[in-house]
Amino acid sequence: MFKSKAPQQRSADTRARILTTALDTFRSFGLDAATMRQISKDAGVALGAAYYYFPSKEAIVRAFYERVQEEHRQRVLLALAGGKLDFLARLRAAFHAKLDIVAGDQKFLGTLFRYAGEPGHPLSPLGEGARKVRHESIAVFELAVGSERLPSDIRAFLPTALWALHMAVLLYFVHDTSPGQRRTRRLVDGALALVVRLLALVKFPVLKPVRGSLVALLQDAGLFPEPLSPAAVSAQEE
Amino acid sequence: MFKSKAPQQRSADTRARILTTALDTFRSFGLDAATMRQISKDAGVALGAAYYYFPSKEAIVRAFYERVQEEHRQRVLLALAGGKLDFLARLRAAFHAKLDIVAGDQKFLGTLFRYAGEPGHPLSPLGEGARKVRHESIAVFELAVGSERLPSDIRAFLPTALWALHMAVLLYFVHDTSPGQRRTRRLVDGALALVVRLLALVKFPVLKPVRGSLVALLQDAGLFPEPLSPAAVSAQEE
DNA sequence: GTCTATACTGAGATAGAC
DNA sequence: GTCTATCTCAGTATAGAC
Repeated sequence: MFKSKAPQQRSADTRARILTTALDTFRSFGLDAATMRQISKDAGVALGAAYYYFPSKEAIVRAFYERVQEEHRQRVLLALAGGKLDFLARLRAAFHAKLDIVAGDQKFLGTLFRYAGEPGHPLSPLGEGARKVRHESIAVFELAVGSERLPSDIRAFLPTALWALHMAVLLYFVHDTSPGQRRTRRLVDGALALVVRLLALVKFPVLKPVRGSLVALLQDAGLFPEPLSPAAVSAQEE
Repeated sequence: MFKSKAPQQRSADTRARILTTALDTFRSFGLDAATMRQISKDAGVALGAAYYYFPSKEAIVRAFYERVQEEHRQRVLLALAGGKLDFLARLRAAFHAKLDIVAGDQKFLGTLFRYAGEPGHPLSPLGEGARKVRHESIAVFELAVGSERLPSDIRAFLPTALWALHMAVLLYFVHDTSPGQRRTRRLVDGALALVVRLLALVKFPVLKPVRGSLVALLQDAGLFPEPLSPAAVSAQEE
């Protein structure tokens, strides 16, 4: 005789239910208003159960990050699959895919930036804790750049630069009160068109010295390309 | 007969003591670790007294913003006083003055960004609540630009753009672990030199169309120049 | 292993006595 | 103006039922 459901299945269900409920509540009310008590109540479990599956609220947020990141990768891969898109179209696909994913999460997304200024915090998108997911995100933009013909110095830091731009876009998105966040969409289209034009211009000899200075500046700052390990940065520090 | 000190004086003293203690504690431990209990204890008053002078912890932070802003204005005015500095030197003065002021406040400053993604929050540097102090800050960069000869479209949004750059620099500063945050200083020097070179380049006809696109993009986004009233933005929204 | 019930700690904030 | 006592409510810890 077997039980109607295996124990692990029931457990996984509970976990999933808590996560889904939590994300819904985050989306509706923001991170602070969504208390663990409210989440567990809505999920139909006791407070302790929520903490059994997620050691902290922060762990749920991390699960959200990872879910978004994986979704983004999938969508971009799908969009690029035909191989028929030009450079601009590929970049647009990457940016708009991200916006599609987070479309309903304006309020919640705002809290993504909450920890941006706290390097040590595990949820800081710029900190150590998020290095892995950040690299995965940068890798998606690298996919979008693809085999586009570009000067090697530009190619080296472009994916990270695009990731940074996309972060800025998300910040704008969070503040965008236009219906359906249409302004953010327009901003993306305008900005990416400009990026592509600038990348074309940057090949001309007139701009060579400026380009060199820019690349040197970013490298000196340790910003681009994002180092794979923290040691790479520390080593540069005087 | 008079008391040795007028009551208002004593009150002002207490207020100042609480504020100073609070800022010290914020600086040393960050915003969260600095509890109102700890602050009032260190200031030698009861918890209730702290709340008598500052309706909330947030009010103390706002007082910090205002203090930094006023200090920045003073220092930049002083630096520009002779009228002998060239464009680059003036920009450098403005940026470095800010860094001098916040030199010891890395940890605390990080929390400035905490509310950046929450438009409605009174402490969000990008939100309504900070509009006044933000404009004052932009005005300081306008002082630094001074009467430099620039195309009118560039002139219109340059102060806001410099303010945005300075915010980015502060974000970098918060993450900068190099001794004395020397890397941030180098970044500022490099970035401003580049800005000045680009502003010189931008006059050439080759770049005219790109410049036009950029300005149009920023204006469409409602970002530059920063509107004096929120109505100006809403009106643009479709 | 999964989950409930309940209690604990410490935060910001407030009320009212003095 | 200032203090003490208290409130509310967050995350957290844990004992033990199943």
